[in-house]
Amino acid sequence: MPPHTPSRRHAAPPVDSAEPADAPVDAGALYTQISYNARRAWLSISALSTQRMAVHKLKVPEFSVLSLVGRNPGIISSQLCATLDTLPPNLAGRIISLERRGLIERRPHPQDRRAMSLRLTPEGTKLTAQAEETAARLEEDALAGLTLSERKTLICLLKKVCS
Amino acid sequence: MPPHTPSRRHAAPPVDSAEPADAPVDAGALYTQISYNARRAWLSISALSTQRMAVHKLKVPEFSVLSLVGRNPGIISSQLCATLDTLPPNLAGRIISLERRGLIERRPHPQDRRAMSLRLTPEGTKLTAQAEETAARLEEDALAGLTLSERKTLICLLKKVCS
DNA sequence: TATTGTTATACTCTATAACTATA
DNA sequence: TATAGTTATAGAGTATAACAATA
Repeated sequence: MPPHTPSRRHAAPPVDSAEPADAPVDAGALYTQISYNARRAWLSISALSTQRMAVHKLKVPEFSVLSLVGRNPGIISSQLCATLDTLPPNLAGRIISLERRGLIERRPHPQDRRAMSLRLTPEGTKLTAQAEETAARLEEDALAGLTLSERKTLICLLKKVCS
Repeated sequence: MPPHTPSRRHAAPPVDSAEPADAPVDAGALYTQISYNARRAWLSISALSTQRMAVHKLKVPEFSVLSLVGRNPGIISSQLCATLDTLPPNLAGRIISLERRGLIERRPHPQDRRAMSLRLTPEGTKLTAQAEETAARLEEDALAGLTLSERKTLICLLKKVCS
């Protein structure tokens, strides 16, 4: 393991006294770890997303479903699951809930009678359009500290991590 | 909202038929959104972290606590909470669990009798050292698709998102 | 036999309220 | 009055198993 933090444990000798409450915490290797930083970044973005989507009475995963169904009329659950990294049992409830609210519609799939094809209702289309504008503003605000070039780089690198 | 996806809804006319099951899903703006990509990246890393830390019978948040306590002997819970973005009630159980396993030790804080100062036991020190090696290998594997330069850039940009 | 979708269920993580002891 | 820590509890999010209907 050549790069980062070269095992500098006990750089200062371990004094047997408590930390002063105002001393900065040495997060050590944690600060340079993708796991730690990805979690904190996601928490930060997630909190903002949740807050903004609540204006439309939508949870973040619900918005994701609406956005995907809107762009892919006739899409089926298994495709949503793959795209959203969600398990079928956890998606089922969301779809039913969105259907009950009159935002999406389920029809039998013409080629595969096991599946249900999904599409937005007129009301769902309207709400999704509004929520997508919210999402665009959210994006702008969440990444306010980054230049346009940095934003593109970040998205690109995050995609590489997933693959 | 000047940059990304300039409202290209219905670029193709909405055909009233179901999606063929093998057609690629158009994730639209989702694919360029930090929220979507940060979640997927974090899920990917999180799954790997959980798997690797299980070898030491540790959960990821438990490793974070051990690592911080190891580098900051005498640290108190509120400092851990701030560093780890965790609420006090959710940290309490973890600390008690780690104490029961004989990995950390709680002593009354010399200057503040409300607080408990934390430190690793000899056994905790040994396990933490092993887990930190695991974490370093994990880092290497999770970011295998990125160059060293890209890794540094990614961490740097993630930090900017949080602030 | 494999896949789609559903129900039931459990486990983890996260969030809020209420309490104590101390600063 | 504010803070450190704890308990209890509620709510999301995520996970597995089992099942029916269809491919």
